[in-house]
Amino acid sequence: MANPRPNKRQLSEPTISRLPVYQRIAESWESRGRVAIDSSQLGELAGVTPTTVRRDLAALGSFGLRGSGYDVSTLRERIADALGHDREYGVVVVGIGNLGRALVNSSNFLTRGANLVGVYDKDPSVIGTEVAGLLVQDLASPIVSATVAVLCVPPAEAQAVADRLVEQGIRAFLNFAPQVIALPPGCAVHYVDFSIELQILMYHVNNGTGPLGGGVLHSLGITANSARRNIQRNFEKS
Amino acid sequence: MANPRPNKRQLSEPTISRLPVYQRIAESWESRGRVAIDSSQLGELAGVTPTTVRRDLAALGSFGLRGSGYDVSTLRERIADALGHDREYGVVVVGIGNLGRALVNSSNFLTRGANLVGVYDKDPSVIGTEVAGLLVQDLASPIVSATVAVLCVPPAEAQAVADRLVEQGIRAFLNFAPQVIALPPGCAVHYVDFSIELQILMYHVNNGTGPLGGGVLHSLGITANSARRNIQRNFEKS
DNA sequence: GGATGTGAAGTAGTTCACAGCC
DNA sequence: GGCTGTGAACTACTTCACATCC
Repeated sequence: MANPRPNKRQLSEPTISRLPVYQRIAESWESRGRVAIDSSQLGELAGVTPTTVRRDLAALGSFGLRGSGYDVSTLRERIADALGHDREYGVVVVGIGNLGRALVNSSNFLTRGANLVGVYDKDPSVIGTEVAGLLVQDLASPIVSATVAVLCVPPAEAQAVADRLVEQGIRAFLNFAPQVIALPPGCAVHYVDFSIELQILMYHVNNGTGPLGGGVLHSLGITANSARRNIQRNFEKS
Repeated sequence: MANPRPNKRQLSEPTISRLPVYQRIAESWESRGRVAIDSSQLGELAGVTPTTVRRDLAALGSFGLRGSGYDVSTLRERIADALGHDREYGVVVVGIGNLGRALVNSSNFLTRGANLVGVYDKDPSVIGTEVAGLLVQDLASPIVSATVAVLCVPPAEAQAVADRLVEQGIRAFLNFAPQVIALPPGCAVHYVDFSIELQILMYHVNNGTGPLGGGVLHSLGITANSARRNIQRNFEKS
């Protein structure tokens, strides 16, 4: 496991999930030659309140300029530093079906230090084929050293595959299988479950209509209230 | 917009995201002939505490049997009812690249009332081809009536595409583009952002090691603390 | 002036602990 | 006896409001 950074304060989970959003905005402004952005602008583009933006960024140390906002390149650097973007790390993808193949070929997936270092499957007809420049290896063979495993296997196999990967030294998992997995202490998992996302959306479509016509849903730390407020602000303008 | 259900209490967002997990477990137990499940068992399988399970289920009305737990088929029915699984609804997928194609062909995606009713792209070389039994339509043509749109377009186009779909009557979005979108009141959006998920995982790998070896990450309403507790419980047994 | 950064207040969600019921 | 359902306590996060600083 990589050695932890020194004395960084622990960031809250919602804050962590919003930082990458701010960072993309900072990069976009930087590339368009803008020098500074303030918390209202950043909040509007990120779908959160200005106060939330300021709290999030204050947790990275005070680098805002009172009166004018945040310098976009400092902003980008601070977030990159907080998220460890200077560090390269290896990713293996296990289960090379439609989804696994789409992920490794997606330009939105492996960014900011993530390097694809191995692709695995158990199907003999897939093993040995090439995806994203790598040959698919037999899942039964030793797993290359990596930091994160992306699981795209059928749900019934997810636990067994995870167990084996933990044995082989993997400690972080991005699990696309619709299946909760148990891991020993020291391991981390995030779930991406398409069907559940649709079900949550449909709950709100069926139930969500309040007096003013319903809510915008949270995700990525963007809460219903903060997002709704921003959205309404947008549309009042037009 | 579909007429809202009558007098259902509003469920909290974390509860909503956990219900589908409980439901899958209920179905699995039912299919294996088990009659009842208690909050500890359900919590262990879902990665949350028994108290959280009881609070979540109590919000659906009291149907547990004191002394023996929850009847699995009642459990399944109550959750299906709360989530509106008796209602069929239409889904359109916009942007038929690798990801869009993988999604519509995935058995994990369109479940529980979701019906694929249209697939759209703007690329002439894709329009007219067949995916998942449907012909890809020109995004510029009228959009078929549907409840949810799945956005798999490049981030730079996401806002414009969403605007157009809102115009065409769509009110709920599952957005796979790494781009926050603004929507008018009454609309709902959920974001699925693979790159952000990896970044969050890496934050924890780099910083997460506490005295006992770090944390399990939240997602789907499974919090670090509750999951860690359950995970440790699992491993103490072995 | 105009924006940040932050105590204080407010709100939401989780966990404790136990009364109530099967 | 055992497990649910829930008031009360606690914890986490957001929002308000304003002192602070460029």
